[in-house]
Amino acid sequence: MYTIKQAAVRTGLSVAVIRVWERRYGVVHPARTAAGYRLYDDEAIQRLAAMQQLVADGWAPSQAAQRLLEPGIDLAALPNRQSVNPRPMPSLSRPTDRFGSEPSLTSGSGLGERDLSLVADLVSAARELDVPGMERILDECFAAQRFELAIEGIVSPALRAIGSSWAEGTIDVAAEHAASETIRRRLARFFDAAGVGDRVPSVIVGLPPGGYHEIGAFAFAVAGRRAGLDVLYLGANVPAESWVRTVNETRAGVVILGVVAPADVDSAAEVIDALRLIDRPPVVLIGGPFAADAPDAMDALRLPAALDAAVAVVVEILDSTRRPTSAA
Amino acid sequence: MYTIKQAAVRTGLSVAVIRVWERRYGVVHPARTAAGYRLYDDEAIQRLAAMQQLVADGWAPSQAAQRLLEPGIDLAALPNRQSVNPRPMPSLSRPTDRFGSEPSLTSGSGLGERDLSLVADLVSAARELDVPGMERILDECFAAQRFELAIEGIVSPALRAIGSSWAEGTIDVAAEHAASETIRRRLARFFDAAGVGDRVPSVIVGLPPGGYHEIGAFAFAVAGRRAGLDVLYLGANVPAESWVRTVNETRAGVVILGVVAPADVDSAAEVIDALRLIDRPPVVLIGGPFAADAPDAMDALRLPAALDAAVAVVVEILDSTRRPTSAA
DNA sequence: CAGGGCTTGTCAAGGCTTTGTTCAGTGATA
DNA sequence: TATCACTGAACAAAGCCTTGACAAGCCCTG
Repeated sequence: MYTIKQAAVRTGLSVAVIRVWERRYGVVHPARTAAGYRLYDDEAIQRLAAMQQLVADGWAPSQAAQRLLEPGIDLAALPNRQSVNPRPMPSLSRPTDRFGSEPSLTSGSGLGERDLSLVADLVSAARELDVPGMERILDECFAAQRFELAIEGIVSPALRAIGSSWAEGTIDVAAEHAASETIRRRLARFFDAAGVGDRVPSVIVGLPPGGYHEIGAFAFAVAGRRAGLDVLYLGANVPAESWVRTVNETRAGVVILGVVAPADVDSAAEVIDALRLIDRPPVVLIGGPFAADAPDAMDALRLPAALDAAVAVVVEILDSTRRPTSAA
Repeated sequence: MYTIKQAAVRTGLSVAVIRVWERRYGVVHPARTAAGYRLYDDEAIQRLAAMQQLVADGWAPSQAAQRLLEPGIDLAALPNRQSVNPRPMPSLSRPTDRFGSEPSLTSGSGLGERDLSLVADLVSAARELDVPGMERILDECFAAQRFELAIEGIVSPALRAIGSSWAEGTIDVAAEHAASETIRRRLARFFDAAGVGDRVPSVIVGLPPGGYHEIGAFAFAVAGRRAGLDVLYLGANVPAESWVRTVNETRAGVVILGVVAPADVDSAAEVIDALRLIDRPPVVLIGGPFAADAPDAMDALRLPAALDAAVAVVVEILDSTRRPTSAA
């Protein structure tokens, strides 16, 4: 049994609102202690959350309450709104040209001497669990060149080298983890530094259900932000329904799925199918090492492997959908 | 059998609170010496810890006590289960209710209005996928107080509330992910800012094999660093052999395992067993919501729930092992 | 387009309750 | 002797309760 304050925290409502909803609409009838304190059970919390959801969906509170008070209402069915307000929008003209489908995040060719030695340094620092050393090397990488180039030229190759060493058993899992963590932290720094304003996200980046290796997707999210895009980063393993709900709520125009493992191809397809059914479907792009494995039939564009190019593609798509003049 | 002082040290409660909880709620009935001194057994300590956990989770003390006094309560099963643990379960869109269900705030001793409203704000920003909003709230949190306090007072309760909202289906997985990501990024910032020198790590923090929810462990790593410890953070899902290898290579004196889900208890045990066989075995500590579930036989100390206290314990252990006067 | 009425979130006043802490005085322990 | 414990009482701060009022927003009507 929760006190009213806990109920407030859990629902995000204010204490006053909870009380007034009870007083005016009787949406909940919390038990009382001997001293008269309200005590909410789980069902009460759920009712409040449902009411809140209805109100957020545009129902007048009185109406929402009336709906909730109908007998035999299925509480569990309510709070998850699927499609929200069907706001009419300019037709989405989808660019049809295919972008080159490169193998992977990074080319892997044309690295300079210096870059190569930095990659090697990074790998050996990782192998020795030398996090401060890695930090120093990363400092050097990012000091010498733009984020995007450092990622493609050094960090990403190093990660790949570490990954395959791990597969061969020549590097320990712990070292691989520590390296990923360190790099992830560095990316987070850039993500924060690139902070854009308060606008509603127009691009959503994440991995399909079951997808777990998110560093590439995160790097892309950072690059997008740096280019001024309003990126919402969801991270690993996002179920299809969540993609749908998120797109519906944010009305984002572009969705980017990381396809980082063989299994991600199918789960990405599942997400794409689900997203196609939305009334205003977003443009879906896939990127990552296994994006090339996606069947051509799949209704998604493939991102170029190079970060800069990939970001450019997204920018262009957003531009063209924003002014619905003519695309492609 | 412990005196009240020892019980206080063990639980992190104050002596006065232990007495008053006994008097007012009857949560424990310690045996007495002939002279009337209280003597607590392990079960009593566990009850106190459970009560403390419930209160930290936001239950009003009276409610927490009532739960503890229900007949047939399983002590070991209690203090956990707020499960920030979104085990995706992709097909079932959402477990209907009938889940335990925990509240969320950390009252401890007097969470201000302000903190509580920040928790609520954080939760509702998360619910609305409003990452910039979350960032703003986090700014406020960390501006107003020390990192450790902000984590315990606001961030951690908010995460817990979001986790259980997820379990109830009143918040979307995507929102939960976006929130975790945002908080994780924030922690990374502090991790970087606390950068210690180049010394070899003396403390290794990570999750046992199969363990996935790392935010708590990461927060501890940050706190440790801030306290000047040389922490190596390994992250989630580290196999036992890797733990062994890492300890052997770094000769770290302390290993900290996050026990964040029921399954982590067993896998932590596995790691501990493996570490015991090293020629110079480290001190192993376990922390996290399910650490209390670990059998007493387990060869590991339990960290106090409070960040500051936990760090203090580690510092003390390092001090005492560095000058090998006497070991516990 | 103005004005009246209704809806709805917020706030304040005044008064209990809950809860962690403190104090005084006394006895036990090492 | 200094520290630790015990009891009971007393507090202060924070929670919570109810009632009533109010301002902003919305809708309808004239």
